[in-house]
Amino acid sequence: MADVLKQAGHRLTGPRLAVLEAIESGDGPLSPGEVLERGRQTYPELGRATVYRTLDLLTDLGMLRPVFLGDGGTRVVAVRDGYHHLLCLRCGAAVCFDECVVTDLAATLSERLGFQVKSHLLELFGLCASCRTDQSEVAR
Amino acid sequence: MADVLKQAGHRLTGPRLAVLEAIESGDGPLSPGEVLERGRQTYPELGRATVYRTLDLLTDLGMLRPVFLGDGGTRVVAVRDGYHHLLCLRCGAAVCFDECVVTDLAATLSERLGFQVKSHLLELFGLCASCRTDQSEVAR
DNA sequence: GGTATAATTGAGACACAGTCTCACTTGGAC
DNA sequence: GTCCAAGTGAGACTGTGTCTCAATTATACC
Repeated sequence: MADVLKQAGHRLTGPRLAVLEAIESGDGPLSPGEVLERGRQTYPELGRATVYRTLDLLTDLGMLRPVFLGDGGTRVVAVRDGYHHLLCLRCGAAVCFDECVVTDLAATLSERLGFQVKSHLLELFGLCASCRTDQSEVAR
Repeated sequence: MADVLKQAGHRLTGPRLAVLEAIESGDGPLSPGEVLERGRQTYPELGRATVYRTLDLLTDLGMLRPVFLGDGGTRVVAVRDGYHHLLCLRCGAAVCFDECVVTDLAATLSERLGFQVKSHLLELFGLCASCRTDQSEVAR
C-alpha cells in the first residue's frame, strides 16, 4: 500500500504509515475515530485532520472504500479481495465477495434510461454465521 | 402514507403531516435539513427533533429508505416504485428502477458463507441523461 | 552530508448533523 | 368534555468532519 502512495507522487510519512498500519491491522470496516485511535498506538502525535486527509487520499487512490453500516456512521475498508461486502448488523464484521451482478444491470439501465453509470455500491446486511448461532440462543 | 401511520397505531399530527408532505413534494432524496425547511412552509413551528423522530418512524415502517450520495450526507427517499436507485452525482436526481439482481446472489452467498441476508443496498452512481448532455458542453 | 522547498503536519477553532431531556401540548378514546 | 399517553419544540449537548495557519519534514538536488 505504501508503494502505491509513493508511486502516485505522495510522500511517505510517519503519520501516513501509522494510518496504513491501522487499516491493515483492522479486520473489518473502521471509522475514522478508530483509525485515529489505532494509529496513535504507532504514532502518538497523529492528528485527527491528518487521519481524514489520509483516508481521503487513499480513497481517491482506490485503496479504500467507504461503507455504510446501519448506524449511520461512515466507515472505511481496504479494497482487497473484492468490491462488495456482506456486513453483519450485530458484530460489524465485513465479508468480501467477488461476484458482481451489477455490471450487466448497469449496461441495461444505461441503455434504457440514458444514465451513465460511473460506480456502484452494493452492500448486503444481515447476520454472519457466528451471530446467527448466538441469536438463536439469546432471544432478543 | 398517512393511513399507514395510523394503521400502525401512531397519531396523525400536524408536524407529521408536514413531514409527509415535504417528502412527497420532493422529487428526489432529501436531507433531514431539507425536510425541516420544506416542512416549515406547511407547519412553521416544526422542530428539528420532530423531523428526525418522524423520519426514523417512517423508515421503521418501511415508507422511507436512507440513501448515500457521494457527499457523505444522509438522505432519505420515499419507497414507491422500487427499492433501488440511480443517483446522479451532479444534480442529485434519483431514478428508481425495479430490477433486483440481488435476490439470487443473496441466496448463493447465504448458502456458501452461512450469512443470513436481511436487507441490501444497491445504488448506482453516475450522470443522468440531462447532466451527460451538459457535461459534454461544459468541460470540467 | 548539507540545503532548499514544497508537501505535509498537528492544534485548535469552527460548522453542522444528530441526540437527548424536559416541560408543555394535543389527538383521540372514553 | 375529560383524561392521559403519545407527541412536541426549545435548547443544551455530543461527536464528526472541515479549515486555517504556523511549524515540521521528506526528498530532490548539489
